[in-house]
Amino acid sequence: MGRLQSVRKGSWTEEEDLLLKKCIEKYGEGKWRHVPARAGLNRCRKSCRLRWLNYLRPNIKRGDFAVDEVDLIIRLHKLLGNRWSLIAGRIPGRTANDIKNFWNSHLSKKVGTENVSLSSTTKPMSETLHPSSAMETGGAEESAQEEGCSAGSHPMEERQQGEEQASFWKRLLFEAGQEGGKSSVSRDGLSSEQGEDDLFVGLERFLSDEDLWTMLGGE
DNA sequence: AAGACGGTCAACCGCTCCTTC
DNA sequence: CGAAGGAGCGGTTGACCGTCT
Repeated sequence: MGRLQSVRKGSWTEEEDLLLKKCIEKYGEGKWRHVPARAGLNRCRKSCRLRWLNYLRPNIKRGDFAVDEVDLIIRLHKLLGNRWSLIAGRIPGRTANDIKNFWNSHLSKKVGTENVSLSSTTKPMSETLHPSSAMETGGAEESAQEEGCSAGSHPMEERQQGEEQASFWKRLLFEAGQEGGKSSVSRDGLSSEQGEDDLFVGLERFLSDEDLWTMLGGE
């Protein structure tokens, strides 16, 4: 105790935003532990990170969600549950917090009334859920080359990660297909009846982000 | 015109997972 | 192999704004 440096809380001022922005521009994302000191901010690292991620980061889309974005969110939520960061990773320019807020204030009611099978969302807790959260959090769309991208980025490891990722999604989709039964995934020809091969094909498209929309049944 | 109520958004807190030593 | 520290995520809360009575 004793030397609690009374870290500032509450809303951010323009000045603080500017300091943080300059700091990130200079040192890059990551290493949040050092950011407050580097930026000369009297904020905790969490606060800095959140502010950057949700507000200051370039390419952040603000304002209303487009119809297709909403649809995508609903589908992804059906598939992933409350994994906001994963969902955000699939919607360029949107942050997990944004999506979460939007869901809680708009969609939860809407979807809740339209179909109540939301509770059956898959939650692969025990799985190694690291389909690189870093990547999912939007890093994929942007400069995923942030220095602190969990260090290990050797080609070999990447491949291995990719495989793990694949099995993760594979499983996820499989479970979703089974549990939900009527989930949009299975609707698009990826039903569990088709076997894992087909599933895998869909999965690869999912991972490559090419036709996610199609895969989710958006045509 | 004033007050009450509801909705939205930004930020904080605690927990869990991952990485490093 | 186990422990400690750091980073990230999801849930929750509080403040602000707009609408209705």
